[in-house]
Amino acid sequence: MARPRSEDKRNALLAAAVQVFAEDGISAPTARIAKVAGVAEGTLFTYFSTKDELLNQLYMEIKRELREAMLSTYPRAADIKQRASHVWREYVDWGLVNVDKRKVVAQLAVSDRITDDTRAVASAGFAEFQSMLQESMAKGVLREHPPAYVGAILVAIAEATMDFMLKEPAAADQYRAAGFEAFWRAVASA
Amino acid sequence: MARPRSEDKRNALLAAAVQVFAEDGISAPTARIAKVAGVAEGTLFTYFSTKDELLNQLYMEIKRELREAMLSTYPRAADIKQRASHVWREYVDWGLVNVDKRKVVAQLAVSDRITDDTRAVASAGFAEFQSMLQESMAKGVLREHPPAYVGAILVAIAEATMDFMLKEPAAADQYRAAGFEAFWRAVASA
Amino acid sequence: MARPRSEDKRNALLAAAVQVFAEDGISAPTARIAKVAGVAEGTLFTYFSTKDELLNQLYMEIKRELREAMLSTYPRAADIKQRASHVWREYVDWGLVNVDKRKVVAQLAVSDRITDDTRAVASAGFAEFQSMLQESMAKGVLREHPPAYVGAILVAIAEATMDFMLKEPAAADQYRAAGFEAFWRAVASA
Amino acid sequence: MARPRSEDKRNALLAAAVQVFAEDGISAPTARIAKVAGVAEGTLFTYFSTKDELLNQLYMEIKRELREAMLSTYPRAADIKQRASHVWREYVDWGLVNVDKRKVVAQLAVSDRITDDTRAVASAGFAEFQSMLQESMAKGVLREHPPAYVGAILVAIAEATMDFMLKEPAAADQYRAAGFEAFWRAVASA
DNA sequence: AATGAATGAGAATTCATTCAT
DNA sequence: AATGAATGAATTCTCATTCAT
Repeated sequence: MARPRSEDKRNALLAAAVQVFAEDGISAPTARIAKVAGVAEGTLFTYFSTKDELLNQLYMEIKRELREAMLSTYPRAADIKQRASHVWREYVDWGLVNVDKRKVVAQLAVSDRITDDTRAVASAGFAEFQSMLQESMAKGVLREHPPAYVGAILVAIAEATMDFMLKEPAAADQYRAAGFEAFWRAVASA
Repeated sequence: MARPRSEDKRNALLAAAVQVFAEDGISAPTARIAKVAGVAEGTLFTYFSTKDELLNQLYMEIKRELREAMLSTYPRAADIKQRASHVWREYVDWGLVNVDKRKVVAQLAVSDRITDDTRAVASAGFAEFQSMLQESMAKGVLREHPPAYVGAILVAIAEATMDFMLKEPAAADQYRAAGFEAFWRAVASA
Repeated sequence: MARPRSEDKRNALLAAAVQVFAEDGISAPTARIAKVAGVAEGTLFTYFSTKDELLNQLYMEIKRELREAMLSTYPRAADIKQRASHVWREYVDWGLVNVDKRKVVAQLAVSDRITDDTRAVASAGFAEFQSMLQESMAKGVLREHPPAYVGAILVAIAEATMDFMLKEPAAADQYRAAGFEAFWRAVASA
Repeated sequence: MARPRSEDKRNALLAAAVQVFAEDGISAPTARIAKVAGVAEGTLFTYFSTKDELLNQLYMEIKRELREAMLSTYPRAADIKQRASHVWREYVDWGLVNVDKRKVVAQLAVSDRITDDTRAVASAGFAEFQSMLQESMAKGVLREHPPAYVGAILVAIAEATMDFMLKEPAAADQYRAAGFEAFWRAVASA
């Protein structure tokens, strides 16, 4: 395992990977990524020992960034619906701004090149949100189901919602609001 | 006349593609598919001119089959919630039985090798279900949103639900029921 | 060796071969030829056992046709320069009319798929012209050289001449005349 | 800096291409060329992006070499016939020594894989010789024709002559001398 | 550590030829 | 005999990874 000297170069490679994978799918050649990052083909391999390593790191990195975004302004003291609404909004807005990253994660998520370990690490970061959601479900239909399931439903509805927001930007605000209402009724209603 | 092109062989190739792609991802080599289908490497190309063509045909075929499954016992006369429930159940159960096909569609859906045309044809088959769903939304939070959005939410929640049903088979029935309730509250509640 | 039933089909295949090879070179697939000829892919092989066989037959056929053209109106009784001039003109004009055949022969001639046997048979047909040429050389610089050499020079100059006639059609007549004069001086002058 | 691209390797590949193409025609596989050149199959493609590129480069290279040979000892000050004779001799002798290259150029010249650009570049190198030839024609039958035509006739007669020199090596000297005389009478006689 | 040339195992086609109909 | 699907060896080119500089 190499001890990369420059954090900048690593970031440049990850950013280039996002761009290239978004354009051409995760089967795009590493050489293209290196070129976009402005480094030599071989250099990529001192930062990521294999392409699969790059794929896995990239997956974790993007998930981490998403969590960061959701966390940055998280109103820990607010009431439950407000907190849920905050998470919803941060998630959806992050997805709209980071179209490429979202596209790439979608491909990585269904790829068998992402290991179970990576998936575990990536989802661990969202535990806090899930336990929050659990609270909200106390009286809902899903009260007996694991928090991860509610989290999955939030993500599922949010992803569907983003697709429509992107397709009809003029109605984006309505979609965002209606999507959250739908989610909230789904999981929290008495 | 020479040997006629065989529908059986075409089906064998599609079935082999499902198996191989489920195992190794859609980047698996065509040679493997031909071998599993029991035909020569070149034969695949008399049925599908390119690998992309195979991918697109496969996508449409699986979607068609799913629709077939949802349609076969569709209770046109039943009340709305029953019809929605029927669709839900057929969809979810099809996904549980056809694990490989579901896995492959998931990859195809995010791949840019599937053309817009193919996507259009594939989703056209579900128009009927969507208009049915629209009825159910008449009084819900989504009443002003397009039926396709409600369809997307159904699919989204169903997919999340299937994942948990497969992870915890013992609780499968509860998940299926709770998932539908969640969906119904999300879209139909007053 | 097959006993083809229809001479027509054989000719159609040879004509199609000329067209296809002229367009795409002699590496063009046999399937294309069959299609242009209006027969099935496999049928080609009842008329020509292999592609090489087709190539060789085609070479001989075209050479035969060229000889035919040169022979049809050959003025056996005329004086030597007139006979040589006749040969020249027939050759050059045949080449201008049969652009495709000329192009194909050019490729076949340098291909190692044409056997020595085929070459021998093809050139045998031109013996008469060569012995005629020999007469014309009696007093020329080439008087001690084999008639085949003079024949080769005629062909060489004629081919160069045709290229320019095709490039500058307006000057075609001058080229044809000047070319022959050049040839005649080359071989026949005292 | 990494290993620099090696001119030696490029030359080895071109030399190997000559050998392999002379043996088996220009349809010989690139893998054979790489092997003969002593490099990996993929390496060929770092020097020539496609097989067609190799073909075109090879064509230009051989033509350049031929011109070089004709130029190296070109007696600019000598009288016209001597200069023409020099060109003739250099050309013919180059062809006799470089049998393989001559064979390969013959195939390349009639192949449609050689682009018009390549042909233009390759023939540009011979402009000087052609303008020299033009002088020699001042009083000949071809005086009104373009110098390229005279050049083409020289080449045509020379090629025919080489064939006979190779077939009858014992008479090579006579052929070379007679061939030039024939050419000279063809184009320069009053 | 950085570079990019070198490597060689694939991968998707292609195509002459065979053979069931 | 005619048809065209079936065959599978062969071909060009790609690309992750290694390694000389």
